[in-house]
Amino acid sequence: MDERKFAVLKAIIEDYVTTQEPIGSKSLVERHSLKVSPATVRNEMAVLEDEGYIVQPHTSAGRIPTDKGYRTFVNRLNDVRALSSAESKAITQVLQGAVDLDDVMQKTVKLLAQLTGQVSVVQYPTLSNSVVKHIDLIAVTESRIMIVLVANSGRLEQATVELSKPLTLESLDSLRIKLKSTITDKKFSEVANLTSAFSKTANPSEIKAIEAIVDKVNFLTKESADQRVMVGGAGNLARLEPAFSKNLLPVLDEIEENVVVLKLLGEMASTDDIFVRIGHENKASNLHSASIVASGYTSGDSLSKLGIVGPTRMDYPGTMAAVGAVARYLGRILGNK
Amino acid sequence: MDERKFAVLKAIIEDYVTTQEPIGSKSLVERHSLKVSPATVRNEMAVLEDEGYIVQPHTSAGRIPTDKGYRTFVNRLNDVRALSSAESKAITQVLQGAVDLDDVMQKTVKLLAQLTGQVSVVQYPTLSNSVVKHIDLIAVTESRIMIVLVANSGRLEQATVELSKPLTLESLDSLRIKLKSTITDKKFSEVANLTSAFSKTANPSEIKAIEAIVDKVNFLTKESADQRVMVGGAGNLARLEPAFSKNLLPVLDEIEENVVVLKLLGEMASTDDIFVRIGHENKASNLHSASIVASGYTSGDSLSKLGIVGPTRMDYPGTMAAVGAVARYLGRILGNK
DNA sequence: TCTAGCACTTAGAGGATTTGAGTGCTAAAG
DNA sequence: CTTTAGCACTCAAATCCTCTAAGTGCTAGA
Repeated sequence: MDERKFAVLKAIIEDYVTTQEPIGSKSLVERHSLKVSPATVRNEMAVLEDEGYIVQPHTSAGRIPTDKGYRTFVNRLNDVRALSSAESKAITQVLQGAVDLDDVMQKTVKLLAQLTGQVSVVQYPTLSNSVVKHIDLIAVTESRIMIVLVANSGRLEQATVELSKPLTLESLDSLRIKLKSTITDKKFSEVANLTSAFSKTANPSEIKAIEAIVDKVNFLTKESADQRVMVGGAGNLARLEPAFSKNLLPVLDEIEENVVVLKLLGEMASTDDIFVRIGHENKASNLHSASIVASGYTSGDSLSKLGIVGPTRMDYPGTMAAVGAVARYLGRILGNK
Repeated sequence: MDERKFAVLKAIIEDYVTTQEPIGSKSLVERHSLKVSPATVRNEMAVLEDEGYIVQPHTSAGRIPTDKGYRTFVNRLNDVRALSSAESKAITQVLQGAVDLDDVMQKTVKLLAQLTGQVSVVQYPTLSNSVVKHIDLIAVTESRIMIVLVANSGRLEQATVELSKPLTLESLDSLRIKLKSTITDKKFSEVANLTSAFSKTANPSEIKAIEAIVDKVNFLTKESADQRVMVGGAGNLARLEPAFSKNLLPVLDEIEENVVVLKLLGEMASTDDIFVRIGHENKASNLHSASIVASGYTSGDSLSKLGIVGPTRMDYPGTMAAVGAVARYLGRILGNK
């Protein structure tokens, strides 16, 4: 695509994103300093339409960008816009103030929602490469054992087990010690193997209880246990066009189920580039009028994802910059400080 | 108010809630088996309007209920409707499946949102009366200490402390042991007092680090630390009338900040009755077109709150039943099983 | 290759008109 | 004294019509 055509496409997209109305040749020339006449622009637009970058909602209306139009626009944005210093200052300040992992996640998700004005999603740091830093068993009541497990990434997992028959404190102690020495500093993925023989050597009356506990520990360290995400800025939905929020509704329901999002994010970003899926590029048909901007972030040695969901008509440069910046800062806060 | 007037009011409310349109005398008589003519109903309506229970958006339109109308309606609902068996079965099933406290909360909030179709809010069990069941210090890295604190209610608090100068493992061990013996089985509210002298006896080079850790422990056990809530069903916002979601928007933003809600819930339910605030009964002017239905739930010996926020035009009987049932089941799951 | 000019299209704004649901009042019936 | 039938009146919203303005494509000249 030649330079001038792209300039026209770009101008159309920029105007459409702000005004949300079809853009005509005349107003385009006025607002942007294209140094040609409306007639020329019209010719270019006709070609762009033929090639599928823009469409007319009806004859006698201006043009609006198609998914393909947005896509080529985004592809040419190789240099991601830098955030304003006020913005990046805000990011650091907010994230610095967080006290624990949950807090960091919550602040991040909110930040992202505010910066972009969209619904934001942040995945908790994955723990597949995590190492057990600490494990403890706590008898909350006689028959109710709480398991606390800390990963080197700072992530903490907990679960409670309800025992049908209580364990003696001694047995619990010995199990704790055994667990501790066996799996501390081991990778999560190895835990299940290491603990498989545990119940064999036990006193028969306690086998069931021990098995229950070990099972839970294995569950906590299983890959699937890290499937947690946090969603924020759902209030932004109300700000968006009703048409869009209606489409997005089922998605949001599912988002709260944590399932869809993980798939979504999983498909995307495997490095820490910024990935964009526009409209029909999304497989889920609910999302055909939505775009996703996502990025990976690293904390320690694990790679997780974060991003936003919004209408295709969004400010891509700005959103991409925000997502990228937040991902970068988050990695810094979590991992390497 | 006499019996027939109330019947009319009730009919108006029920119809208005489902149709969302002003209700006229004729359609009222048709749909409900009031055994009088439209003209009679009209007379009753005129009186009800005089007394402020209903209003006409304009002459020649039907009537809609006022806050006062809803209020008297709700007041007369002394017997809260029972949930259908399918519903109560769903509640138990969903909540049974939860693995830890976070999970219970998440499931609860979602359940409430689905049952009522509104935005739901659940406060974590408060810990003011909680007792420290377990405390641990974990060195995630040399200078980064994670504090893990478990309450008898099953609630777990964590925080990390960044030390400017690392502690030796021995010092950390001794601090851990000291902390453990001092505050285990003590109430959260006493912790700050008990730990105040800790740094005095310490090796001068370590005072700072120890103070930082102790401070954090105190912070975790402070009253304000239990101010956590979980919000769900924000997607339902999109389902509601745009007018309403617009009004609610600022509230939702704040809800995500956890502040407003706590106040809101705090004002309400101090027992486990079901409380309803309708429209202008809410102090916050953002909420003048919203109603809140809330209830307390007990877990162990602490009382916390949960509820929903929606438009004044909502199905009060159904919503109240749902909120009540969820509160009851949640208490059962958390506390007494 | 660009641009000026022009005839053509059409969604949406604005205005007038109609419709219909709903009311209040009066007077008769129960 | 209460209820109801009848009727004139009101007014928001639906319908219809006209007109406008933004936009287009095409042609012919620069």
